[in-house]
Amino acid sequence: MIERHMATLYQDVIDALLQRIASGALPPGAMLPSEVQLGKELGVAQGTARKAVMELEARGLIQRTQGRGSFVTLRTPEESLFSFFQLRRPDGTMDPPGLLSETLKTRPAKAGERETLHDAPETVYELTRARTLGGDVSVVETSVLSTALFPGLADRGRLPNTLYVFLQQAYSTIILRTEETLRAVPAGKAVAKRLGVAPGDPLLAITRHTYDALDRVVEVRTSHCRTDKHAYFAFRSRST
Amino acid sequence: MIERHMATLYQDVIDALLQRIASGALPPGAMLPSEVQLGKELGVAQGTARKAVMELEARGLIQRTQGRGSFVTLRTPEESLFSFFQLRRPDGTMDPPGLLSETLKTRPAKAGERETLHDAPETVYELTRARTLGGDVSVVETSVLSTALFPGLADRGRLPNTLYVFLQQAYSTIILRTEETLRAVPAGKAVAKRLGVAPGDPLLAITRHTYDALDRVVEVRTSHCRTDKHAYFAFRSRST
DNA sequence: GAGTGGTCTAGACCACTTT
DNA sequence: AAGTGGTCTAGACCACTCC
Repeated sequence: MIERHMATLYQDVIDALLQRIASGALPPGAMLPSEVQLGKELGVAQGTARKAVMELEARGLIQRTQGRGSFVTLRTPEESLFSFFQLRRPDGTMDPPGLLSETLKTRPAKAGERETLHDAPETVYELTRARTLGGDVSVVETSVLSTALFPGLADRGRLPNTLYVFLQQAYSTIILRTEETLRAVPAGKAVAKRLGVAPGDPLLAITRHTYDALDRVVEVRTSHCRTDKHAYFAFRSRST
Repeated sequence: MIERHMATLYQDVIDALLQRIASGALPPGAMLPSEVQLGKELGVAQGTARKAVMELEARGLIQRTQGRGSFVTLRTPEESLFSFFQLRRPDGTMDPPGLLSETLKTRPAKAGERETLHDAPETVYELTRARTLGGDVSVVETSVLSTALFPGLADRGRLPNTLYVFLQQAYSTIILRTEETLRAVPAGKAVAKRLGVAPGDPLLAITRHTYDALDRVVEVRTSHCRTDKHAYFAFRSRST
C-alpha cells in the first residue's frame, strides 16, 4: 500500500491564502484577516493561522507589523530597485540608475524562450533599455515577457523605470525571486558603442529568470554591464 | 527616560546555545539537548526552546531531523562545495573541481586586509590554488586568513580541497555565509598563462568575504575564472 | 480603548528513529 | 518501547497602532 502524507493544517491555511492572493481577492496592499479571525474562518486555532502567515512572510509574500496587521506585499520603486538591482559602488552603496532609452516591440518567441517562460508563449514582448549609473551609460538590458500573461503591455506608452512595480500594479503579478547566471564576455560592436567602451573589452553578462508568487518564470532578461566603476554583489548563506 | 527593550526569552535561549557552540562545549556534530530537556535546563517551556532551536536551524548553525534529534552543523566536503562553489555548467549541473596546485606562505597583512579581516591581524596566510573544471584549468584563487585565528595552519602539510571543512575540523570554525563582489576584468599576463587564455581576455573576478558563526570575517578570497564553459549562478529572494 | 501582532505557557497527539 | 522532533490547541499577557 502506498503511504500518503497528511497535509498539515497550516499548509491548508497557506494554500487558502495563496488562492485568495492569486485570484485577486487579496490584491497587493490589502490587509489580511487577523490571526484569530483567519483561524475562525478556516476552523483552526490562532497559533496555526499564525504559523501559515509567518511562513508567507518568510517567502516575502506578505508583510506584518505589530499593532497594524498583515498586508499583501506592495513593492515600492525603492524596494524593487534595492532588492533586484545588484550593481553597487565598490563601497556597497547604490548609484541610483537612470533610464536613458527604451524600445518595446512584439515578436515571435524563440525556441529557448518558449522552453523557459511560463506557458510556452507564441509571441513575446522584447523590451530593450539602456541605463546610466553615476552619469555613465553602464548597462544595456533586454527583457522578454509573454504577451499572453501581460496583454496590452505595448499600448501603455512609456513604462516606468521599475518594471516589477508596474507588473504588480497593472497585473497583480508579484515578483518574489530571481535566478541569475553571470559570465565575463568581450563587448560586441553594437553594445560597445552604446556603453562607450572598446569592442572586446570585458563586460559582465547577466541572464536573469524572474519568478512570480506562483513560481512561474514571467521574464527572461539579459544585461551587459561595465564593471570598471561598479561591481555585482552576491550574498550566500548555507542552504538549509 | 530611555526605554529599554526586554530581551525575549527565546533570544536568551539562542544566546545560551551560541555560547555553548562557540566555546566548544557543543562541537560540530554534537547532539543538542532535546527541546523539553533544554527547556528544563534554562527554565522555559518546550515551545520557547523550540523557537530558539528553529531560529538557529534557519541560520544554518544546527540541523534537525524528526526522531533523531538536533545536531550542530557538520559540513561535509560535498555540502561545502555545493554551498559555496558557484561555477556550474550552463545547464546548472556541477563539474567537480580538481585541485591543480597549491602554495601557502606567511606574510604581513596589507592595509585593506587588516581593515576587513576580524581582529586586524598583523600577519596572514596567503593560500594560492589553481582549480580545474572538466579538464580545463578554469580558476585561480588566493585566500587570505589571519595567522592569529588559525595558528599552525602552515605546519599541517597539504590542505584538503575544501578549506572550510578543514577549518571546522581543526579549529571548530563553522563557515555560514559569504559576500561576494563580481567584476569582468581583462586577464593579466601571469593569470592568462595559468588559465590558458590570451592576455586581455575577459575573466570573472570574484572577491569573497567569508563569515563564521559569530559573523566574523575569517577569510578574504579573490578568484579569477574563465566563463566560456561555465557560469556563475546567483539566486535572489525578496529581502524580508 | 479596541484591535493587532509578538511572546509564552502547558499540555496533547502524531510520526519517526533508535534500541 | 522509549525518545525525538512535528504539529496543534487554548488561553494568557504584553507592546504597539489607530481612532
